[in-house]
Amino acid sequence: MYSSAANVSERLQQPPSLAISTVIFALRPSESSGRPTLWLPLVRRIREPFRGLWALPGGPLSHTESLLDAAGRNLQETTGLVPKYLEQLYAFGGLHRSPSQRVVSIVYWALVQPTEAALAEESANVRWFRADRLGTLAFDHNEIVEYALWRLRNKMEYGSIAYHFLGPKFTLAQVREVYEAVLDKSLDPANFRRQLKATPQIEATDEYLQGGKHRPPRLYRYTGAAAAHAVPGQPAAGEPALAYTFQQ
Amino acid sequence: MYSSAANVSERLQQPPSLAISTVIFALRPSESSGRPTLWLPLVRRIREPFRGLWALPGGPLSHTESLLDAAGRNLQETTGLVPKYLEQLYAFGGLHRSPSQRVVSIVYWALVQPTEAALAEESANVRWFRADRLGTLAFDHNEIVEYALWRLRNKMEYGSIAYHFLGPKFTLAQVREVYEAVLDKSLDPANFRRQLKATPQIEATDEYLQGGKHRPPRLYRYTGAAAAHAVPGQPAAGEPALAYTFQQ
DNA sequence: ACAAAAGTGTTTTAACTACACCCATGG
DNA sequence: CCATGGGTGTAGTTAAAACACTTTTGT
Repeated sequence: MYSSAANVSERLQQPPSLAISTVIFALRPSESSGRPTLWLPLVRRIREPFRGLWALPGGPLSHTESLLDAAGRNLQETTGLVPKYLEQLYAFGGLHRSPSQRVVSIVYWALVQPTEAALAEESANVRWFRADRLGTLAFDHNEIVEYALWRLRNKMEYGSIAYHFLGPKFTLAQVREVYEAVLDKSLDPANFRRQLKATPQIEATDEYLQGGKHRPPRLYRYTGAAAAHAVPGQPAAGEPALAYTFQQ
Repeated sequence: MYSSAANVSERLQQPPSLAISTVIFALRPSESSGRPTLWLPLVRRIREPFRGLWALPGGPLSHTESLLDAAGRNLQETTGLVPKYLEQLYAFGGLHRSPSQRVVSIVYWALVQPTEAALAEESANVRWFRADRLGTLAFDHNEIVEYALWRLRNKMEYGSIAYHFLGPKFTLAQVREVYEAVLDKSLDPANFRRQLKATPQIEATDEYLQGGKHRPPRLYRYTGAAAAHAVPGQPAAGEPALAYTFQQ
């Protein structure tokens, strides 16, 4: 049934191969200003095509795991990170994304906390880059990151997404810094704090952040859209549970 | 190299197969009230699994076409429709979507005009259904339609999507009817018309719709987010060109 | 002339912006 | 006591909701 010749034509007729990739965002202090900025980890390709170039972490889809599980596992394997937020971004299936074979990539995007991001092992083949200074990446990964950035900013503008960058307790100024870093514009502290205090999911604790140079700010807690590990999160504003959130 | 035994295990180890499906929305007059309501075409399955049940139109992904092209072609083949708007919805890749084999479906959603929708051939195996009265569909297609409805309503609320349901010229009341049908609530005609007149993409023509029972309303034209056939559309509000629009 | 939809005006309400100001803490 | 970020107050602007009203057509 499988002659050698049939084998070759079979390979040409093969359906596109399926891959999973992830765009991982974290806030890290800028080297220059020290203010938080957007970073993401990339892996260096050790094989053709695009050997030596940096690329999004990813890999093939095992036939025993869902798309989300595959993205989470892959991310864990390549960077050691466990994301607090993980959602499907888009399926990229252009004909010439990879020079050798046809590849359809289902791309996820993730948010991780800076404490986790600090733990992420950096090596010769895994390195963090500022999202606005990536250089040329392998495949169509520059466009993918651009789209992920657009989605992130979009969700940020009317959403409850910012808290996934932060730990369980945070000051309102920290939330503002997240917004300022992602949207790349400064916001009025007074008005911003009023907006946050008007959202019921943000609740004040009786703790204050000590150790700063000035008046210690109050710590707050986010009580929405968080669920146990690997359990569908509470959808925000009627959104179906296709995005998943993880406790801490 | 391919013994019969290896062949069997090979099939079990096979990567998930890839399929394309499309949720097609159109407005058609309700049988009872005559007001426009949301409808979508389904195809009856003639094979197992789920033989006899209704399902979203779809099919395999040819290796010579992009995901968008595959969705457009498939839609054309099964319903004869050429959509005015076609955008990727989501990639569904749960483990048990299909009882026999693992299938990853990349689902698109489309909007078509009622004139086109009327042309769509109905047959024993293709029929239009009201979006809110579908019954039980094959696979996870009920959930997919639910998600598509959510996305449609979401995009409608802050978007320039409604016009893709309509022809090149329309009255402001017709736009309002689109909103009312999709969002399933009535809107104040006065305020709605003011909002539309404030959007620069909607431009008045000097024509009026004749033949009505009352004062003839002015016809308007939509001048945004339309491009030549098979050419990336003008992104709305900074959105990347991952959705495609087609002239008329 | 009358019904009904097209189209306009006006008042009220809510939300956001800008910015002045007070508070608490480390140095 | 002063610099600085934390935190509050308040007037001005803008957008939307509610609804009364006028206009224009077919019958």
